[in-house]
Amino acid sequence: MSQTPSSAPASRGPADHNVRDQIVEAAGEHFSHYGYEKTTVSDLAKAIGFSKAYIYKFFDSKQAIGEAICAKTLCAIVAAVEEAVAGAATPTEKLRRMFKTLVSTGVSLFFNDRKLYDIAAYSAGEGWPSARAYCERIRQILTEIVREGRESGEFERKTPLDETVHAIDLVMQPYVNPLLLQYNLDVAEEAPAQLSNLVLRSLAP
Amino acid sequence: MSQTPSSAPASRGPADHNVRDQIVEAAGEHFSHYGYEKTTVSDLAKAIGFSKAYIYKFFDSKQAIGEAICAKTLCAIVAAVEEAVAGAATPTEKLRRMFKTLVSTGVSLFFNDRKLYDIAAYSAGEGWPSARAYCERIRQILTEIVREGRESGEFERKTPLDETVHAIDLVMQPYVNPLLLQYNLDVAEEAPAQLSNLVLRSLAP
DNA sequence: CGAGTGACTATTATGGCATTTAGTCACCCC
DNA sequence: GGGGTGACTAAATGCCATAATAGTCACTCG
Repeated sequence: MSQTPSSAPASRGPADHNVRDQIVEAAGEHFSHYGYEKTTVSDLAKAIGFSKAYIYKFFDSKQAIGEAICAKTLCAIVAAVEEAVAGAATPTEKLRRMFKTLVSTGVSLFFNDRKLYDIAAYSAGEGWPSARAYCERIRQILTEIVREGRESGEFERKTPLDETVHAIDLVMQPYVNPLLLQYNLDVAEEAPAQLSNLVLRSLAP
Repeated sequence: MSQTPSSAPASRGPADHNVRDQIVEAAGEHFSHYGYEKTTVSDLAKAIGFSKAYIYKFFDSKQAIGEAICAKTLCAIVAAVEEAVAGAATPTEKLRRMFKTLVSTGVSLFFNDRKLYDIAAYSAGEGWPSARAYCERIRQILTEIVREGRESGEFERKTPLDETVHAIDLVMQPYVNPLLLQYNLDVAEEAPAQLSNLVLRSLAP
């Protein structure tokens, strides 16, 4: 609907700087408490004891700050998924845990940190780089699992890898993408198990 | 968000009556041209040459009229699907055509009759009976295909029928439900084929 | 020179008031 | 008596002036 920043990370000044971190921290708290819209850039400035103008030495726009927070939020989901996957023995189990953790973490974010969830959903809707990177990362994890399963002979190898991964990605998308997940909350409890089973059946050698 | 008519069709007076049909016809045209919100009940009354009050002898509310139009729209999709399925020889082919037709009809509605599409999406979001019935019907068609495939030995029979059908239904949902489909337009071209393949692999005996 | 800012503008949100609209009801009249 | 309606109300909606906000820039001061 509005301008789509195709890929620019939209940040300025030194990439690692004390003040930049302060801004991100303050933004994290304010966005989480009051939401993205109700937080003004002046609020953030006041919180860290600088002027609003100084914030713009570090970020291109308010949206850029939003993206930073969004990226942090989505990274937390990825981390949870990675941990769950790492703790599984077989590719089959990895896929199950991946799907389950993805959904439960997302749902939990929805109910426990709704304001941050809304930013993530908005970000997904607008195709912000943070959301794109997240989807891309999920897909990578999925690819790794499928590859491993193929190598160990647990999964079939006839279908081209790309095609397999892409199809599973399409199946997961409604639960990965925060914009879509919120419309699927009513089946979020059962979907991971049901769909994991279906996907695993399709992966049988 | 608002009141959810759990199952009442919300209509009054004689079920088949000339004037009722006139109302539905006028509503179809007006909603399609100007949209649901921009059409007033008085507009419809004027269009058929009666007073607004008389309309309420046939419909409980404006929403009830919306539901009638919505049901008509969704029935057209179902009809297209049924026709496509009927023209296929094998259950495999039926499933492919079902998915493909479902998506292409939905997408076509989105681009060619956006105003009616919006009503359908809203209806799905609010859980109107018309939308529920539509989803239920799609599920029935799917069940029939899977059952037939099992009987002919084309599909596996180990997994409980309900479970199989439910899982496939979950896969299709993002493309069946107008509320969700509009967020998946970017993959609507490829998804039916990719997902049909995945589902069929999962159905292999 | 570079960390930091007040003062400014163009755009966007807000809030309160006038208008519309959904829905009802008593009533008409063929 | 049943097909049909004008007049009415409460709630929703649109509208517009006003206030708030994102973002910039020339500037200061150490």
